[in-house]
Amino acid sequence: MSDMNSSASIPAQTTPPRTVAEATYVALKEDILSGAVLPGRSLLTRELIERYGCGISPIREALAKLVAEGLLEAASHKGVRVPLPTVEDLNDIYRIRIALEREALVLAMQHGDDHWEGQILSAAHRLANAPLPEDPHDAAALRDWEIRHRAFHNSLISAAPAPRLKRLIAQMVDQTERYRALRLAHFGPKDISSFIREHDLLRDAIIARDPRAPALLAAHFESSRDFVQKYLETSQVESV
Amino acid sequence: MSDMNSSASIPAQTTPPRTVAEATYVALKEDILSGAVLPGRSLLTRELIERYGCGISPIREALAKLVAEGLLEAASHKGVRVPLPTVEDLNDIYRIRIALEREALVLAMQHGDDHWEGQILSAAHRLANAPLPEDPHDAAALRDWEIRHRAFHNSLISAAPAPRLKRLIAQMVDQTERYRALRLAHFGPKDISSFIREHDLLRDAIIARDPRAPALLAAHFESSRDFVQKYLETSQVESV
DNA sequence: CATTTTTGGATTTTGGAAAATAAGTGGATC
DNA sequence: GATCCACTTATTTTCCAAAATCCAAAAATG
Repeated sequence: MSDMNSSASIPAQTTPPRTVAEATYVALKEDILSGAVLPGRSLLTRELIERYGCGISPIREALAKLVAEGLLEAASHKGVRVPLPTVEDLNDIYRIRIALEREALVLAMQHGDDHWEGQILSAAHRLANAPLPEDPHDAAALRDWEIRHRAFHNSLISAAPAPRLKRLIAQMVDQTERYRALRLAHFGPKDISSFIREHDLLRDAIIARDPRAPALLAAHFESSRDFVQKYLETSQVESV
Repeated sequence: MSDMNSSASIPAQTTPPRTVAEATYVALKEDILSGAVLPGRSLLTRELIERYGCGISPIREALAKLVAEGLLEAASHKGVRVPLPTVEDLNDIYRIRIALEREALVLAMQHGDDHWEGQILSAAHRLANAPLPEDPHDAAALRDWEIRHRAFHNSLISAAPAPRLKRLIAQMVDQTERYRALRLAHFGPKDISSFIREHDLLRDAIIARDPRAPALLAAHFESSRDFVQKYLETSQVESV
């Protein structure tokens, strides 16, 4: 009982959790992605029970799922913890994401109809209308932009008839989210305009079925990766 | 207590399970891949407890892990089941596997040293020395060949410094294993010689750092996929 | 003094019983 | 005869306490 939807509620349009384990999974995942639980620190079962107001079983189930997704790492009899962000891990994750999204985009461009094109145009419009604010500390505005950014990228591959591929991509998007704070904190006006230009090119190339679109998408992710990498190398580990 | 290693014990060279949940996970996974638990039929907790001789908690943990990996599908409050094999699913899985393995091979060819090349030559030799027997019903021989085949493909990408990528590939290999029976049952002499030729070409191209090697690997998987697809379309669902 | 063994407490892991949900059954009503 | 509802049964999900395991510090040994 008590507040199940304490910190989550970001996509909000998904189906409501039907079990305590599901609700715990969603809440815990959001806490990991938002940085509420620190990397490196091991999660104590006792504290988790208290924090999410449920018994051991749902906690255990949620943890098992997150470990399988790679958002947590587990050592036998030694609990679980959020993996520390490293340059190697960042590259590993982006490499997977790029390979999969490129594949999905090719598929979507083959199968997408005008309804799909409409979704892309709509998402692109909504993204353009919520530009990143001047103040990089306006958390609410940054969060809103992130949601629209995610919706835009999601629309690009939505027409791909490949449920497993899309599920895997969603997992990789979650993984890159772990570096969200690092990315948003250093966004400057130049980066914004550069991103906007890339998004526009991408949108037009995809709708025109330009065969260079997949390469454009890959380049877009690579520049995003490089941006994070630059600040990850300097700041390095900030917690324990 | 009782027989923990009832049906599993195939790779055998991995670290021994340190908890009951791990052992159950390994055993259940092997039973899924070998077809001992039929697709479409839902797994009853009660039977699982009896079959694997443990309590509810380890069973639940193993199931959660397998669901997250995509080897089982779950509906809330309605149990879990092995997904039915379909052409769409086969294509979805192979598409992912091809994209990821190609990426891994590129990496391995960049980073691999002569030790890596030695591993490939060794695995290729062991594969060539265990040709598929004439009799397609010799289960032991087929199984042995499968293990060596898997070891060969594993050696190709072993030099890639990308743990997450390799873990994901391992998952996709498991997924394709679900169609193992279908594949092995229809192997004929022509298919064998064709496969041997492809393996040889692949081995040589990779060690020579031929930039066409990744495309060769992709083509190899595509022909493997097409082979399974041909018989999947005709036989369709064999169980319930 | 360095090294190993023991011990105590903290934590994870496990089994079983209770609660919650879904599915099935039979009978009454229209 | 078909439809709906209360009731029973089957199954999943959850809580909780006992067992197994790990870690670190104290004690013992060489």
